[in-house]
Formats: sequence, structure tokens, C-alpha cells
Amino acid sequence: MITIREVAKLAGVSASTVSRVINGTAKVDSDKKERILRIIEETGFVPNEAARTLFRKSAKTIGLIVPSIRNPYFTELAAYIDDFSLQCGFRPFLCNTGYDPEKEKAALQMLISMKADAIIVASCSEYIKEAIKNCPVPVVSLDAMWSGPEVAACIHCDYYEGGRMATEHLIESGCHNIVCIKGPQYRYSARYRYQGYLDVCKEHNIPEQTVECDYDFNQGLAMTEELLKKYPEVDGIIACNDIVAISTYKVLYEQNISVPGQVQIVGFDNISFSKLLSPELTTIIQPIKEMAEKAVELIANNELTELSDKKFIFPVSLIARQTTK
Amino acid sequence: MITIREVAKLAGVSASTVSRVINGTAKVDSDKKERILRIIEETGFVPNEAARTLFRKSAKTIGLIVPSIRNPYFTELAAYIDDFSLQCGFRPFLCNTGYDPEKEKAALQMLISMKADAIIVASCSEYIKEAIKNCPVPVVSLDAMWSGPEVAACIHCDYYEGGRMATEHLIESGCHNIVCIKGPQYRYSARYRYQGYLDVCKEHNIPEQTVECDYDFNQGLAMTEELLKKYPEVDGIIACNDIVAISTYKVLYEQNISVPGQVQIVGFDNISFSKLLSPELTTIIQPIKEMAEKAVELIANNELTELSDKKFIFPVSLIARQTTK
DNA sequence: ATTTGCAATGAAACCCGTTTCATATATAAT
DNA sequence: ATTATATATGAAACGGGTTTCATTGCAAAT
Repeated sequence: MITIREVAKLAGVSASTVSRVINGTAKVDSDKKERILRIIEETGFVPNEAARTLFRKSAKTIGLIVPSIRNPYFTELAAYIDDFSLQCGFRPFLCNTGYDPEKEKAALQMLISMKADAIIVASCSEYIKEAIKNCPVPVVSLDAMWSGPEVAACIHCDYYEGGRMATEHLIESGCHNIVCIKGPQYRYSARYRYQGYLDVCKEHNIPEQTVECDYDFNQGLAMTEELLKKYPEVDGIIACNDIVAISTYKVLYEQNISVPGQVQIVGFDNISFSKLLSPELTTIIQPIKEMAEKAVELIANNELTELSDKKFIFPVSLIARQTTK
Repeated sequence: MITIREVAKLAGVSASTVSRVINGTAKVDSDKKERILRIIEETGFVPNEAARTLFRKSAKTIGLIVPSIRNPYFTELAAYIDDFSLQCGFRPFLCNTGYDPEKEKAALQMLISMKADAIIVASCSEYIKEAIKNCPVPVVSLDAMWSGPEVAACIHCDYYEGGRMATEHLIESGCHNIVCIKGPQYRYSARYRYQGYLDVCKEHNIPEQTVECDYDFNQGLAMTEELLKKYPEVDGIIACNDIVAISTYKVLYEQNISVPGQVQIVGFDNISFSKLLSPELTTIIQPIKEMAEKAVELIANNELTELSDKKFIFPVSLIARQTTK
């Protein structure tokens, strides 16, 4: 693999001059410049990023830690962050944790060792709070609420209001027996959504009926079946996310329960598939793109220097489609 | 950020000794070892990966270039490669190209500069053949056919047979007016699938009816509408992939055309969503997991040293579900 | 008591691109 | 013609792990 010094020798100049041509950091005689560029072209020289990173103590990289790349919600998030990062001159580095706190910690450590400039953690669990507190790289939390100042910034949307909206919408659509498939309660997002559901139930004096389910469609299938046994009178289901809502629909369809005729469904996240279903899924919209943009923007504009504990809460909205009346 | 030399000073040893403890490359006095480990723990020292990479000329990284992370087929592929890479001690590095050949080249160059140990390109276009030929890092092509020896290995499945199977299945299921929504023809996978369709049509003396469509669900919606205008007699549709098949189903559903009653549909890829739909999608299964595993295995076992132009062709199969009779 | 051999350890060189600082050359000003 | 200033360029140092090679210390063998 050819080095900058070899290019320099071939061009009859010093490595410094080649470096200056590559980076445009200083004016170089146009003859030499041309010669250098030609030799780079001919030899296919590519600067060693490890050496660059070592010197500048920055890999020009934004790390993104997500619980599951298979979940289209995170895929969308990742795709946006990918785009925005590249636009801002950063390499996006995606880490998949499979909802495993140990893997979350490992990913964090890896990104630190790689000299990532910032780390975006999406829907992270509380288990890595400690690790994040000690992280020498600014961490932006996305899609999770934080009470303390461990992170440099916290971007999320109004989960509680989302939970309320879903419940109120079902009540307005005529449901009296609403079951909430609540998400894993060690996640802030799941907890606050659930709280919204609970409060609206209390306000309307309707029974609180719940099952708990991971953000995973196989478990969604299982929990929906359990739900139907446990609450046979159900006429409205709030799923913890769209994936689970899709599994819910599937189970109802198989059991010949009409949607939205007998049971209405509301999802969460508005993943792109939610409107591809037939019937299309009523769901709560998170402004994923804007949230992703904000996260990258904060990093690119270097607004995280002080551990400022910035908070950005985005509004949610309900989109009524075909799984509710 | 603390360095290995500072750790060494605190422990009263040399940097070499600390390095040996971290990597287990040589025996170290157990007292010193313990002291070193304690100090690493206390200070939160993390070795600088850039320095390591610079020295060993390898980032212990497998690059993965995919056309679109939003397409669940590639997401699944990426998830498997992610898992297997980590298991083999490599960092997976995902690059998204948005079907843009320039971005494909940029990703390739970036991975080279980062000292990736190998690069897996999924469904790459022919446009980067030249760039791959000159790539100093072994390239494994996944989900694309190659005629020449530009890549170190080529892993794909039998697209042609897949195209045949889909067509024969529709014929056996009673279709006489089959329309093929063929994929982008600059991609080998799309071309061979289409060829399979054409050959079966010829053998059975049924008309060849085609529209062309990218692997994208929005275009899938549009092309299905066009298809229905162009071929109103259609009774069977072969979609170029599952995403397009899902859009096809959606358009038919909206137009009250029953599936599989009036029109039958076959997809391609067997993405996880295909069996979540109601009705579940009949499709062609690619052994994605096995293909991903083979790719990582070749790299991890260092079987790519000679530019051996290895070929691995995986069989496809058809899974008849609910969109065909 | 002396030599041989081995194990543990440290100093220094190395990986390669970037930057600083000093030098050489050219231009402008006196 | 001479000094002052600006510009282009190169040598050397740096960043932080890793490895080689030499050394030290100690135990076993003679």
C-alpha cells in the first residue's frame, strides 16, 4: 500500500507538500500540484485514515447505537442520520445491540476507542446511564427521556401525549374496552406512553387493561393471542409500536375479527410500512426525520461543548387511517 | 484522554508491559498485571484504535456496502453480517449508497482508507466493476453475479431458477396473463430473474408482458397502476421483489381486485414482512442467513488470499402462501 | 563458584499523515 | 544595490499502540 512519502518521492517533493495538496491547506506551485495529483491518480494512493485519525484525535465519525436494525423504525432513523452525517462531513457508524445492555456498553466503548466525535444513542436502556456518564465523547440521546445531565443533549418526542392521543382517539371512535399492549417498562418511551394511557383511562373511568410486550413482532403475535384470551371483550388495542400493531392485525385477521369493525387498532411510530398495510394503520407520528436532523446538527455545529443537558421535545400527532373508525 | 504510557507510569512499568497485559501477548508478573488492570479500570483507559490500526495495517473491520438500508432485504442481510462479523472479532461497517454508483465508489474508497480487512458489496451495480478491480482489499460480492475475476468471491443465488419457479408456479395456479414487473436491468439479479420468466413464457407459449420498476415501494405503487392500465386482462403478477409485491397488493386491494381470486402475486426475497401481510405473500426464498454467513466465513478464515474468484451459488425455493391459489 | 538458559521487562523504532518551524527563494520597497 | 517582506517548501516532531531486540535478574546445571 503506497504511502504519502512514496507519492512525494515519485513527484520529487516532500510529504508535507503532498499533504497540502490533498487537504488544500496551503498554496502549492501549480506545476508540482499537477504532478502530485497525477501520481496520486496513477498509483491510486488513498490516505491512511488511521494515521489521520491518530494525529487529529478525531475520526470524523458519528456513532449511532440502535437496539435493533431489523426494526424499521430504527432503520429509518439510521437512514436519516446516515444521510445527514455524510452531508456534514462525518462518517456514520452504526452499531446494533439487539436490546442487550452488554452490547450497548461494548458499542459505546468501541466508538470511544475509535475516536468518534459524538455518539447518538437511540432508545437506550437505563442500564448504560453509568457508562454514558463516564463517556469522554458527547452523547446525544434520541428517542429516550433522561432526567439527569448525563448526556450532552436529549432529543425525544412527547411520549406521554402520544399515549393520551391514542387512547382518546379510541374512546372517541367508540371503544369501551381498550387494551394497552405496553412496551418494555425499563424504557422511558414505553413507560410514558403507558402513563398517558393510564391517565386517560382514569379520566374517563374506563378499565385499565394491559399486557406487556417487547418491541418485536414475534412476541407481538404471542401477546395478542394472550390478550384475546385475557380480555375477550376487547374493542380497541393500543400497540406499543407499529410492528406490534401489525402482528396484532395479523392475529385478528386470522381469527376473523374484523378491523376496525370489531376491534380498532392504534400503533406508534408511523414506520413506512404502516401505510402499506391494507387496511392502513392508524398510528402516532414521530417526526423521525426532524429529530435525526436535529441530532446531527447539534454535533456538526459543535453545540455540545458544554455538558449542557440540552432538551428538545418534538410534538407527536395522530394519523387516523383505516384501523380505526 | 489517557494513553498507554500514562497508564504505564501510574503502574510503574513500561508501555510495553501494559500492552502485553491488554493483549495477552506475553506473560507478565501477576502483581504488576493486577496493578495495571486496576489502573486501567480506575482511569477508564481505552486503547486508541487508530494507533492500533495504524500499526497493524488492519482495522479488524468488514465493510458492507448496500444499496438501501431502508429495504428490509438489505436490513436483514446487514443484521446477519453484523452478527457474524462481531462473532468473528471484526467490526462491521455499514455503508448505504442509495443506489448511487458515485456513493458506491466513495464507500469503497472510504473503506480502503480505513484499512478494512474485506468488503462485502451487496447487489452492486456494474458501474463499480472497475473500482472493485483496482481495490487493494478483498471484495466479496453478495447477491450479484459476476462474469470476471474482479472479486475475491461471489455469493449469490440462482436468480434464473427463481424467475422460472415464480412463473411456473403462476402457470400451475391457473394464470394465463402473467405480467412481470421486472427490476432494474442494469442489475444482474433483475436480469436473470427476468430471463427465467421469459424462457418459461416461451416454453408455454404465453405472452411476455412486462413493466420495469426499481426495487422501491413508491415506484411499485406507480408501476402497478400503469400495469393495470396496460394489461387489464392480467391474472398473475411477478414482482421484482417483496417490497414491490406489497405495493402491488396494496393497489389491487384499493381497486377491489381480489387476491388471489382475480390476480395472483409472487414476490421475491422472502423478507420478514412478507409473512406478516394478510394475506401472506407467496415468494421466492433466498437463504439470506446462509449467504451472509458464508461471506463472513470466507473473510474470517482468510480464504480470500489468492484472487481466487470463488463462486458460491445458493439454491432458491418457492414458498406458496396466500397470494397464490 | 561459574556458566547456561530462560523469563520478565524496558527502550526504541515503527506505522503514516499532519503540522510546526526554519530555510530558501522571490518579490517589493527603500 | 540592498534590505525588508512574503511565499513556497522541506525536515523533523508528533500522535499512541505494538513489536523487536537487548538487558536484567534469577534459577538450574556444571
